[in-house]
Amino acid sequence: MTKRADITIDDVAEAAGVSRQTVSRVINRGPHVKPLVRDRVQKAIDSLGYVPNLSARRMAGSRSYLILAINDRKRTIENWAAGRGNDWVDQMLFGGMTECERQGYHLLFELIDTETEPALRQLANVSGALRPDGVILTPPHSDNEALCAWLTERSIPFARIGHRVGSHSVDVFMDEAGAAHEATRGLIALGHSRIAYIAGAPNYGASAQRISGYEQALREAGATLETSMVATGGFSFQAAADIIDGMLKSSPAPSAFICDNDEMAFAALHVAASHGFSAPQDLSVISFEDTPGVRFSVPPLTAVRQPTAAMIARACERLIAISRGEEGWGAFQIPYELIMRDSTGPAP
Amino acid sequence: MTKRADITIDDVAEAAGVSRQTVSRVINRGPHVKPLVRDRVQKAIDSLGYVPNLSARRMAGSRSYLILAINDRKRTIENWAAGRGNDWVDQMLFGGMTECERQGYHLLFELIDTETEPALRQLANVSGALRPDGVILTPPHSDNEALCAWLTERSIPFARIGHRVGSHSVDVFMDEAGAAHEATRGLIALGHSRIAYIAGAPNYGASAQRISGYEQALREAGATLETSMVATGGFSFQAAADIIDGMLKSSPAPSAFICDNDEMAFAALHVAASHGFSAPQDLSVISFEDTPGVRFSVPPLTAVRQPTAAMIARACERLIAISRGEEGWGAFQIPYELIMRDSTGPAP
DNA sequence: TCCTTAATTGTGATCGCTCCCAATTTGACT
DNA sequence: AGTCAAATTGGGAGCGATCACAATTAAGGA
Repeated sequence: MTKRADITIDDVAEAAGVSRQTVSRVINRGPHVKPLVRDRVQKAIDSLGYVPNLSARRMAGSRSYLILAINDRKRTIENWAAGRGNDWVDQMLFGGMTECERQGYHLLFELIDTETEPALRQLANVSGALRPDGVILTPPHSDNEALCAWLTERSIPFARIGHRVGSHSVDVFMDEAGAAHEATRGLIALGHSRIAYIAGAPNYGASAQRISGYEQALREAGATLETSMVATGGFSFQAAADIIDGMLKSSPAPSAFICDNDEMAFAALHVAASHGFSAPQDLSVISFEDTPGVRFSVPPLTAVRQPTAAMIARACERLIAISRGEEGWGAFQIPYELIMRDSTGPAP
Repeated sequence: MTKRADITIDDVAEAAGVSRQTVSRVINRGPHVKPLVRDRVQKAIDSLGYVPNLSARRMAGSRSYLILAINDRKRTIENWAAGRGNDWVDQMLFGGMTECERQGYHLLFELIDTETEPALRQLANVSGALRPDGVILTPPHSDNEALCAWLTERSIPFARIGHRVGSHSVDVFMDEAGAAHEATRGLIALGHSRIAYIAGAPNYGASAQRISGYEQALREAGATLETSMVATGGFSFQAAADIIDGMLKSSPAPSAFICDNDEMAFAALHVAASHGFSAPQDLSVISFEDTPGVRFSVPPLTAVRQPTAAMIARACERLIAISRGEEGWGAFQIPYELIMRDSTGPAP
């Protein structure tokens, strides 16, 4: 095993015949370096294969070149443990990593608890250890004012995904109400009049927005809002199945279901089949998640595709800009996509 | 915004009335600290909310408390872009993060190219910047000797997932041949005699092992091996569909398919349906992936569940042990699971 | 041509921690 | 009690970069 000393900035400086500081300027694209010198230094960097040590940069400077993405531990672990997977995490990684890499940053992913007290402690720990240049909060943490206050107090830039009220933060969200409105309107246009909405959890912020869009579309169509058509299925197959079963037994039964996630949409298809109904002939189903599996369900699900990757990418981009001292705060709406597949059709 | 100086080890030392070094010993669970002093220091740490700065630790010491997991860029990005997702990534994160967190480490996830030359450059960059205490190589990189040599040369401990030859590395794998053998034997027991194997890619190491297990099971049953029953479907729905279509048109057609991934297994179900066959009555299908979607296909797929999370967790655990100076090298076989669902049944 | 100002380069000091080694205390055993 | 070794503490150097500022060089104008 060859012993090889690591190459430092001083090695490069010596090789290029300049001072350490000049090399640093070249690395950081700083001004005040003659083009001739810059080239010479760059050549030395390349030939020596020099890579700046992030830890040292963080120690000396104010940046860590790290973005920290935070997810809810309970929900994430449950999904993993249940074999349900976390497509959301996968999407986050896609968007976040791609953007970070583009900018010479690195994305770190961590889980913290839902309850404020342990969450705060865990955030303090990971943020204290890593000193990220920015933190991305996803639901439900993006709505946690205590966490946001903690970050604000310490001047750590943060982004809130799925939140659109923020003052001194980066808010990145999609138009949940608009998507639900469009989905509902589409079903109405297909002749559906009894459209049920199966929400995830009562405290799930996006649900409220979606339901308002759903109700608005119904109102615009002159339909009456029936509370019996809106229920909460806990994001789970079984709970949703029970509810949907009840709805299909009522009369008149709904002819269309909008579900907050794929699993509940699958439940709708499944329960409908047990009643002898099949989509899209006898009923229509739209999901609000669009995980990879929906392409292979029977029939493939029509779904609102959440722009998770794009939202995280945007969040990273803004946070990195802020860490560079540029302007970055603001609210950013990312377009969603309603993907028509075969689970929706004309009302029977 | 309150200006708050960060709490350093010296603050703790002062508060506890000891030297910096003693605090360091307490943090690192070093020996040679009186229990009484240890308690006093620990109390100071807790009350001040002190968290050691990872960058500083890395600068001064030899550890970075970072484990780097590396994935193939091309395949990963393609999956993401195609909306196919990367359940594998999700699983890696699950296993890796859980274990790292348990040990006070952090997991970093990065993508590098397939070809050796750029891969080497990218590995040098990320490893130079982050100085991880260990690197996890996943297929196909786990079979790349150039990468392994590079890491060995620099004394960076690494783990190879799905590889079982390694000398100075941590090898973590599952019994691919055994799993294929068990799956095949199961089909034979159900009366199937014409069993096709749809492999992923020609250079996909696991395929070769699985096929050998598959062939062994056939041989043990006294069946003849037909080369026409083994084909490569490129992991893709369409390519696999074409191949399977051809097989089903031949006579006698296979009555069972073992596929290297879920997507190709879905293709089998789909194509079979177009021929008027449906599983499990007319044919059986087994997949070698088990992503979350298989639970909702019709019928739900019987599949070999890859212990991805467990493999990554084990790799992290071993690498962390090594970074602590303990013994860690070796080969570790992680048990797989053959999950019976409804896509397999008696031969027609 | 000389002087002022701007553009370029270089020089410690410093970030927070662990390393190595010396100083001190404690304990065990003559 | 006295000695020697072991256990416990502390002190200073240094990791590899950036920062603030000083020193140098080049450019522009009278």
